[in-house]
Order: sequence, then C-alpha cells, then structure tokens
Amino acid sequence: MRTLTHTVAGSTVGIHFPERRADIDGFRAFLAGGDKVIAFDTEGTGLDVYTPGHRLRLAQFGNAREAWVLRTDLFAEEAAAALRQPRPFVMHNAPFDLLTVDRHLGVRLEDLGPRTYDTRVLGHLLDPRAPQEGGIGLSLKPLSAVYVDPDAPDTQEGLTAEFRRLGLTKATGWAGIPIDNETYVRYAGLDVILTHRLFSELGPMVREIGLDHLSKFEHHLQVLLAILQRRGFRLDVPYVEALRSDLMTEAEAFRRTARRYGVENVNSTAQVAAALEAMGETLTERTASGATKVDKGVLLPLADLSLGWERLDVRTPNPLADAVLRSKRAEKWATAYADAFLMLKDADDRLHPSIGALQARTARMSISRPPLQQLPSSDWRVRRAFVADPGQTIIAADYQAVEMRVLAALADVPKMKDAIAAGEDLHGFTARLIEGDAFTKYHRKLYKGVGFGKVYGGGAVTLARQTGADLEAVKRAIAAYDRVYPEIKRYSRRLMERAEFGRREVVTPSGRHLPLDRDRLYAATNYVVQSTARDLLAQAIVDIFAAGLGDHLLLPVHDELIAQAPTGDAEEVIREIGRAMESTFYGVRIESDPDVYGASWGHGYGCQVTNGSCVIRESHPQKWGVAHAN
DNA sequence: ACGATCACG
DNA sequence: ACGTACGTGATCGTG
Repeated sequence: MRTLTHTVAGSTVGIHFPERRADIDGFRAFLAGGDKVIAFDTEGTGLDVYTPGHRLRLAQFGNAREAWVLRTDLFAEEAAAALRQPRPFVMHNAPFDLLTVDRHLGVRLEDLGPRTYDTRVLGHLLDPRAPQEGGIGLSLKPLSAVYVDPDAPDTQEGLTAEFRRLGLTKATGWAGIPIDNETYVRYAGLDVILTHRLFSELGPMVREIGLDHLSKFEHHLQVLLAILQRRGFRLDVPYVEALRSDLMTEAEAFRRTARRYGVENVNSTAQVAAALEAMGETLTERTASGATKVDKGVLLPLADLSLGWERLDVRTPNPLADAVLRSKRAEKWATAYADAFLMLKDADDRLHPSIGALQARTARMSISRPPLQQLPSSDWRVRRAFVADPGQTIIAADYQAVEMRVLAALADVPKMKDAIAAGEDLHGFTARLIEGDAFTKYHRKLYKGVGFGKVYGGGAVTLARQTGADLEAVKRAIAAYDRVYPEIKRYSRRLMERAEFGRREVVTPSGRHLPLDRDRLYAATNYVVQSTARDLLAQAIVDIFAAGLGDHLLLPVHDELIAQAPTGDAEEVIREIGRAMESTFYGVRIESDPDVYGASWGHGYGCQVTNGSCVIRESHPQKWGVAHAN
C-alpha cells in the first residue's frame, strides 16, 4: 500500500492507496472507526456518466484526517459494500456521485440518496452567489479556502496542470492519466478530506441561521431530480440525424449568400457590420464595450422581419442581413442541439441531462449537457427529437402567470387578488381597469409588458425598447399601473429599504436568504418573486413523488413539468399532476394548465401529425395558435 | 479568458 | 429625486 501525506489547515493528513487485498484491512478499520459521517467522492473518465465507454476509476472515502482512495478496477465490491452500510455520507455535489455509483457500482440512488449530505447545498443556502457576483462560489476549492484552509489546494486546477505535463488535455486527462499517478491519487484523497472538514463547518452554520428545514427539503428534492436524470428522455435518433443534415444544408446555403456580400464568417460581428455598412446600411446601436451591434434585434428589421420572423413589408429586405440571420440560426440549432443530442446519448438512445436542482442565485433549477430548458419554442423541429417511451404519450402542465400571482400575493394587491380569484385574464383585467371597456389588444399587450417590468424591476426606456411601444405611452402606462396597483411599488420600496438599512439581502417565504448587489437593490422584488415561483415548482415535484406520480416525470422547465404516461391514461395522469402542482399561496390560487402533447415533445409546439409522426421537411406555419401564443 | 450572441422561462 | 429589466447554458471569435 502507498500512503501519501499532506498538510491541511496546519495538521498532517494521510492518503492511503491500497494496491492489494491485504491492504483493505486498514480501510475496514477506518470504516469501523466511529466517524458519524464519512465523506465520499468519485473520479471517472468524464462528466457524462451515461455516454458509452464512461468508466468509474476511483472511489474515495475519508474523514478530517485520512482518506482511502480505492481503485474500482480492484476494489469495486469493497467500495459498494461500504456505501451500502446504513450510515450517512457527505459529498460535494452529491447528485453526480450518486448517479455514478448507481450506474457503476450498483448502489441505488434510492438507498444512498436519502442518507447523503451535500456541502454544495449547504454552501448555496449560506451564499448562492458565483465568484463573478462577489460570492465565494459553490466549487469545493473556494469553499474550502474560505471555511477550511486558505491554502487548500485547487485540486481541479492542479490536475489540469498534471494532465498538460503528461501531454493530456482536460478532455483526455480524466480517462488517460495513469491510475496510480501521485498527483491524481493525492488530489482524489484531498477532495474527501476537504469535503468532510467543510461539512463540519457549514452544517452548524446552516443550523444556526435556522435553515435546517430548508436544507432537508433541498437534499430530498435533488435526489428526486437525480431520479429524473437517471431516467432520461428518449431520443428519436433517425429524426435527429435527418434534422441535423437539413439544418447543415440550410446553414451552408445561407453562408454562400453571405459570402457573395463579402462575409466569409457569419459569426464574426465585425465582418457582418462592415459588410452591411458597405451596402449603405447605417448601424447606430453599440454593445457595452463600444462595438457595432449586429444582433438579432438589429438584423431582423434590416431583413424586414418582425421578432417572430414574419414579413413586415416596410422596406426592401437586406439580403445579407437575412442570410446572416438564417445561417446563424440553422448552424446554432444544428450544433448546440442536434449535434449535442447525438454526442450525449446513451447506448439506449436516451439523454440524461444534468439537472441542477439548486442552481441560480434565486435557487432556480438549470439543465445542462444538453440545455433542455432552452430549446426553441417558436418552432417544433428541435423538441420533436424527444419522444415518449413505447406506448406512452408526452404530457405537460404549466403554471398560469405564476410570477404575477406570486407578486400579487406577496405585495398583497387586493385588486389583482380579486381578479385572480374571479378567474379573470390578469393582463386583460388590468387593461380594462385602466382603459375601460373599450380596451384593445394593444392595451392588453402594453399592460402585460408593464407587469413584466414590475417583476423584473425594469424601467420605461427598456420596456419601450423591448415592446417597440412609444416611450411616452409606456411612461403613461407605468404611471397608470402604479395608480391602480400602488401596493406593488410600496412592496418594492419596503424590500429595498430593508436591504439598505439592514442586511443587504431579501428573505423569501421559504426562509431562503438572497444577497443583493449594492448597486442593484431594485432587483430585490424580482429575486423574491423568481425564487418563490421556483420554490412552488420544487414543492410540486416533492408532492408529485409523494403522491406516487414521480415515475411519470421527465423534466422541470421553470414553470412547467414535462412528463409521460401510458397513452390511454395520459389525460387522467396530467390532470392529477396538474392538481398536485396547485396550491393556495398567501390566499392566492396558484393554478396550472394540463396538456396532452402526443408522441413527442414537439407535438405540444404545433407539430403536424402525418402518418403518426411529424415530418421535418414539411413547411410549417409561423404561429401555433392559442396554446402557446402568449 | 472574455465579450457577443442566442436559446429559454 | 430618479431610475435601474431578472435568471440561466452554450458556442464562437478575438486577443
């Protein structure tokens, strides 16, 4: 057996690396040593646990003073047996390791998950900010540097350097580094020692600020979301391959057009700006750093297209602007979506995106590899790639105007609460309240925009720019809005004052503390509203599992849940899921809309059924009717 | 590494 | 006194 030593916070720690059977006695003695909680971590060949060829290489156990780094090619059963002991473990970013051992060691998520603590969750509850936002961040290294040892090694960075020294890269290093490389073993061991020490610090801090209850909730929730990640979502591979090929062809055709106007690379904003100006267009908008702006907002009007890509018929379309827009969109969809889907699929053609249960500063969830919360919604072609399991149908339920309802509840806005209770369309109600019975669609859109402005903390100028409405009209609308709903402004001011004179944070109804930036106190309202809406969906997920409906769930998307059910039961199941999502929050009904989509996710976005499936080469309309036209 | 861009709620 | 659009993930070009 090899043993390495290291210094952590002034004391010497040992890292044991068993090489033969007999060395395992020491590991067993360690397990029997009376530690209440043992830290655990894994090292594998990459981040994507479900892609073919992924392997687990190391399984590490440790306490504050020693680590045991087990090679899983030799000691997989020993590691699995240790994890199956009915005792608590602590991990940093537990869902990743839980899914890894579920897949590779046969230690079930349902068994280990409920007795696992996660130092990342504790770190988020104490301060959710990323380093760029003035926080510590949620990685093991910075948290350890603050709470354990300022000189704690950056094991990730150290390993990257070792990869380079060996002629490996970040992409090849995790699989290619020799399993007994000293730096690799040392850092693998240090990670569990740091995690254990971090837990000893953060656990009591979370308890002291009264967040044990929230911590328990988040630990439970993230295991449920890990179950969704393990389940994955079935991919229609032949469809994606055809889609990819079509998009690539489309992108190439428009790139050729752009080249005729002197643009070699449509992704170069400098080239596009220069070529457009050479064609006689005047470009006035600038980016934050002073470059000429040529984003979608600038190019669409030049191509005589609305924000929804419909012909405006107000000018002669600029063919270069049109070609740049179309080639970039086709290329983005081909690479960011179709390619990524094919890269990340498992051997059974399923995708297992990483679901961050507690991610954003507001605790919003995120989905990555691939980013399934960000698929195009104005066109069904990308979502069509995801299909229900055989015999099942895709279903979904989304909250109706959840952020406005949360705002009405928290700010206690009587007129809004009455309108919600009466089942009124909220934006139409506001339009009638201000403009009288003669209000028009334009008014509804205007006041809907003002409502969003309230939720986001935006002002008249931004709102006018976003909606394209006249600035003076927007100013008048905001003033009228404040007259009929004075409680919203009062609520926002109160939050800002409290943040200015007390702690610079807002506290949500769930007890979550959200730090505010010194010069952006106005974001307080948005943080509480966004975070509370997230907590409502999180509670719904917990309730759906408790009601025995968890097997149906596929994905959370901010204010909706995507699921599947046997085709004959689809309507009934989504009604039940929808009911489980509903609640009364501060006297305000939080309601959901259940919907049966069809064979694919795209069927909820206007995919036309032809012989039982959507056909990508068919032309499709720009608008999908009322269901998603808001 | 960072800015610009674009996809979503 | 006034006004401030919120939160993500991913790719690409540039230096």
